Amino acid sequence: MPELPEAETVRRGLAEILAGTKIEGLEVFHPRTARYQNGGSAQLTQQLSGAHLDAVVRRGKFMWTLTSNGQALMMHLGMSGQFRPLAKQAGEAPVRHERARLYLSGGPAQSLSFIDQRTFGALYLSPTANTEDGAPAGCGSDSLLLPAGASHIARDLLDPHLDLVKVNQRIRKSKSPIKNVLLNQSIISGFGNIYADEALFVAGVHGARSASTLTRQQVAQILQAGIEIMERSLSRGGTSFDQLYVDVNGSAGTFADELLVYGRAGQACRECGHELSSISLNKRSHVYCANCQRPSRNLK
DNA sequence: CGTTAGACTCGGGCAA
DNA sequence: TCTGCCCGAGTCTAAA
Repeated sequence: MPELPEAETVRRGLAEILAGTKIEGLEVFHPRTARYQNGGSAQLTQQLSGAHLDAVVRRGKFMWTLTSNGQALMMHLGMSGQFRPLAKQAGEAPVRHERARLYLSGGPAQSLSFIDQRTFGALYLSPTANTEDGAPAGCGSDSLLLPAGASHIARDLLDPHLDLVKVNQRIRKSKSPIKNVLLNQSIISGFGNIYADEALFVAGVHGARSASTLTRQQVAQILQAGIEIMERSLSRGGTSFDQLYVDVNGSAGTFADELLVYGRAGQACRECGHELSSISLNKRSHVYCANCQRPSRNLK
């Protein structure tokens, strides 16, 4: 599922395909893909046609490119979104699950298909404003222009302008389970269910523990683990469990075989051999080792 | 304001 | 073999 490493892998591929190109046309095959767009598919098509595209930028799981009409084209993968340059001609029937298609000039690809089985992904235009901290809005460009559609998204763990000290404090102000806080994209962005579970395991912290009961050092360990795991995953193209996540070339990431807890409930802990447990937190599964991650106190 | 539950979607997996 | 229910992902919206 696309979390930060997967989104960054896609961003790098998209940057080569989109940066510096002109959108000659656009087709939207499924209205849900444009559900966040004012005026829906028709307005998205009308406003994007003829637009020139800048670099592809990412903050957390949110991606966008600045357009020559002064807005940002938001591109979110949701849980199953894929961008593929399939060299389609205008009017050609959509492939299975193809929700939208851009026609491009001035770049290496003549078309770019957005394929999204579950339709949690989205394409829409958003106005922009300079970042409040005066630093670049995200990874991929030096521009300060941050889309309104991503203004509620915190900087992510691979962002050099992230203030780790402030994030640490913010996390410890919450009484919610630490796992839920890690998934809150307005506090720290980029985590999804996979990397949150992995980081908590490495730090030896049970996900149900109230964030406010953790020490500064424990939270720092969780964040540091998140950085290292996401960097390692990124170097392997991310995590693919099924064909729902692939890069722009259709290739799967290979990090799944390095996962320590996610998807391994009932199997042996790779650290101590104890059988891994699973509980539900906020309707999301949390896999952990009851021996390495103590619910009340961290003894590791 | 912080927090939580519900809604959305659909194919794989499993139960009946 | 066929039917049908449940699960799970990320994010937005509504609500207490």
